[in-house]
Amino acid sequence: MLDQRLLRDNPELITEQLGRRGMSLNLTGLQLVARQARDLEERRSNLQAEGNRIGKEVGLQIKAGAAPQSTEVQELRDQGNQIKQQVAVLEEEEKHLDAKLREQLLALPNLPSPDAPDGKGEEDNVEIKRWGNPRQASAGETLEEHWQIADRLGLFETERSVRIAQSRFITLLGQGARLERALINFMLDLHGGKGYREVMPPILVNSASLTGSGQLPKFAEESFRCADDDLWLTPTAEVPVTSLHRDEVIPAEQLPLKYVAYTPCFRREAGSYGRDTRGLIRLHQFNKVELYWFCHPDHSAEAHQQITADAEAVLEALELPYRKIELCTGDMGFSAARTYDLEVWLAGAGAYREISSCSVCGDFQARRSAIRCKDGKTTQLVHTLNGSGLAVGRTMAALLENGQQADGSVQLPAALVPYFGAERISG
RNA sequence: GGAGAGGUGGCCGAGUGGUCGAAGGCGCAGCACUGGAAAUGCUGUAUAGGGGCAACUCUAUCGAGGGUUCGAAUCCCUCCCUCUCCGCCA
Repeated sequence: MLDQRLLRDNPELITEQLGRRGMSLNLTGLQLVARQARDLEERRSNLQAEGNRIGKEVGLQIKAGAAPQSTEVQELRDQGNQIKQQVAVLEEEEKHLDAKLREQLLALPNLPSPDAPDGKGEEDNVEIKRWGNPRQASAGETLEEHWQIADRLGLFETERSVRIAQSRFITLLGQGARLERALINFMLDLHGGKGYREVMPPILVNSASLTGSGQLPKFAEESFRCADDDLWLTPTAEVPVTSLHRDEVIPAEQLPLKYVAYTPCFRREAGSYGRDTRGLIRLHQFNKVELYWFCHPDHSAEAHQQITADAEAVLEALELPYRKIELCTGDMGFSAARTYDLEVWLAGAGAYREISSCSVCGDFQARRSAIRCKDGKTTQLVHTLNGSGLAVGRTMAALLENGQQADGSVQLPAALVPYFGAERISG
């Protein structure tokens, strides 16, 4: 959420910066609402002050010996009642305006960082670097896609998963299930060794949590909801981990707080019909290991470089070629101020696919979630950062495609062997 | 699911209608004392919003929302949450 004061003092900055996201908005209406709300607050609190004064006066007079039923006291009572009525009217108006203001502010995305490159969409993203040697098919060789390999080796079950749930769900089996588990453990250990505290949060989250991290109110149709309760299946660990410290004031010397969370993630993937229908790339339920920082506002820029480097380290440890791109303003997510995406090479598909997204959100989520830090006397909003470290299913897809051998088996990177218990997967 | 207890400041804990944003204690910070420290003493120490250059000041907040009253932490109603016991259960 954006600062209301910014709306009052410098609305041009908001229009200008959200313009970089491709939004054209007219804030004059909202500005008017903000100003009216403030005027109303002033009038109301002045009236209340007067009411408080009268209330005290009644107490004093009675204490001083005035008869409670005397006309003087009764007159004060009448005045008090009058003020009460006026306050009630103003309060109702104010409540209405505040709700309107909040509703509209909650629907506005974060301002992009000055460092984020301008652009309209995916095509304007900026490639920062490439790592590793993408495997290409040599002459006469055909590289399979991961779902073909998995099918051949019996790593997961697609059609029976529809029986259990519906399409876009998958059942991992045998070595496939074991590999998924090995990857989760490997990633958690790797990050845990770098100062991340492991957290296993609830994966049903309430709507306040979704609002706090930015998924609500705008993206309700992207999440699964439990109709009988105020609970949703979390679309990413970012949601529960943000709310881990909701409404808290964190002593500044404890920052940064770095968490690594493994959770299943659930997304409706509305509007992606027909895309990535096979395999592990786009599922309603997938596993993800998420990195999350709460940090001092002065240090979020370095933190962003670090959290991204920590995600890259997983790819490098797994010997998976990738490229790092910076998202342009038109392609960034709702809560992000600046985002790096990591795209892993899929040898069978012959393409880079997103496997991690590392964002700095500034104080956007912290304001929605009321997470502050206290540094001596000053209390201010923290900055939050999140990054996938990594999406587990897509990691498996990359390992299968990049490690496939002529004999049909899959060679695994050395780092994974202690976790998986074998150097290769074969039928 | 059944029965009971309870939600007050960073923490403990008093407060059952009136200058209560809230005693007291702990903790923390500053100062004094000390060669230094401990102990001691004094002072200060919530959050949000509005106004003011500032000192400061106004409003709200004692789980949440509503009600009674000139006035509510205190009385009434509804809801939420926590704890204990019983039942059930991975």
